Amino acid sequence: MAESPDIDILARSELFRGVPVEVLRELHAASFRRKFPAGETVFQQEDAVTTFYIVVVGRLRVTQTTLDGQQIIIRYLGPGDVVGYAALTGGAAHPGAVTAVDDSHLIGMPAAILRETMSRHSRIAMNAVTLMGERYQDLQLRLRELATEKVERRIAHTLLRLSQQAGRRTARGVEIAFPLSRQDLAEMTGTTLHTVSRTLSGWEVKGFVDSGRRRVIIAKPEALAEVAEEV
Amino acid sequence: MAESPDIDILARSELFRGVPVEVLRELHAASFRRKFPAGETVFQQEDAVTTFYIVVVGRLRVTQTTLDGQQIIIRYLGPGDVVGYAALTGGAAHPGAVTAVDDSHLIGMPAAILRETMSRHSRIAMNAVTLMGERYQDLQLRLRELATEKVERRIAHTLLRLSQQAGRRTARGVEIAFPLSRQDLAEMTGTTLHTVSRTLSGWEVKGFVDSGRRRVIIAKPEALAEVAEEV
DNA sequence: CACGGTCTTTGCGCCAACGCAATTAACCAG
DNA sequence: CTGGTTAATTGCGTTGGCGCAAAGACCGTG
Repeated sequence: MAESPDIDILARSELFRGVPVEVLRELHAASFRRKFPAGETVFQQEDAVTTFYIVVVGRLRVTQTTLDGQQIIIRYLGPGDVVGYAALTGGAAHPGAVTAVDDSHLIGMPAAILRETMSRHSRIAMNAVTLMGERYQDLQLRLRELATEKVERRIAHTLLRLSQQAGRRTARGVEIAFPLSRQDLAEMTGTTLHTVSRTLSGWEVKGFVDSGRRRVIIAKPEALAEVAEEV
Repeated sequence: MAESPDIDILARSELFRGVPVEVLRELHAASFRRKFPAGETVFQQEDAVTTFYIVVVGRLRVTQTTLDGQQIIIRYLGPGDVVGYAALTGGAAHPGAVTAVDDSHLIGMPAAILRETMSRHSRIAMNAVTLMGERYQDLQLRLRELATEKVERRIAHTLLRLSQQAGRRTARGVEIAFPLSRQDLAEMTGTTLHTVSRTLSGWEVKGFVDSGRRRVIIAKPEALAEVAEEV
């Protein structure tokens, strides 16, 4: 109880849920804190996997870039999330880049120590399997959306999903609580910033959303849900 | 060595690699064999997770279907692959359906026993994490392709990938060793069977491929690779 | 070997979304 | 307050790929 606050944070993360305190203490002893101001990069695509992080506060973006510079956003990470899942799977290089989009605090530790601890305490490994399963399902869903839905619906789905994981109630509706540009939305939905801009403008007129520079407020979630689900 | 052949098969699968023989024997005791003729379904989407399988021989297709009947193919499974990863992650329902596309033999066992054994032997859990990580990366790649590439390149990439995992050298080129219709390719690449048909016809003329009813032979893999990579 | 079902091919018209370009708006630093 | 930078909007022409439809090829079966 009167434990270091970092141990509490670890204990509440999905990866370390249900893990005995003494094991957490052990991990904590090897860990450190690190701040990443908005815009700073945690690691680049193809970087060697040396360190593993858990988000304490803030928001980060995972991207993947092609040889010819095209970029897509794989997902956003928030408090409690694992940063650099390759450290879990034993991968040698990071398959994507991670950048802070808001000032963030992370708890870090050497990847080797995590792997070693995980192999001695199957509860961590079991949690890791569950966690990877959830992320896998997320991607399945997005793949299906991308393959079968038109742009407008994809944007609606994406906004609703973001509002689930980072929504903040305000007087004008649910606000996505981190900077989110048209370009970002385009990279999440497989379209261009132009099309996103046009779509949001359309919704703005209808009063569904209230958006500005790197900011989106969903005024009528129900209306957006209807766009997302209509046949 | 003079072990049951099924134990050998388990030992060679990615999930059970490096697991002590006595553990495999234990699992084997709870397992059974089952045949699925081509076309038969192993489980449906949303089915409760009760049984877990490893492919011995054959080929199966994992699909996901939307409410309005749109379908996409998530992946194909072959010898050594895990069928029903939800049994690993502890999921309650299968997120996709699995159907045999060729006559297949599977080794099955109760999901609960697998989970229990996995939690006692972290090597299995570690393997499961690695395995899920690989599948996750596959999806990341496909998501990126779908989001950034034109149809022709996506089809080329898909065929090349299929030839990696199920290619068979023949006099006329590398043949995809299981029935694969235009519709199937469309569901893998997020397009329509019409567009796939037109694309293959085009390649046929150029001599890149040699395709027929539910059959594709890649005559010039290098040419296809060029289509896939050209800027 | 003829029949019905399942795939595949191909023509044609159409439109959602892209790509380009130019303008306007918002933010920041000094 | 000003100048510079980054983000957003919007108009316009183009087009890749969809959707529909009809015909042809292939296959298993009785």
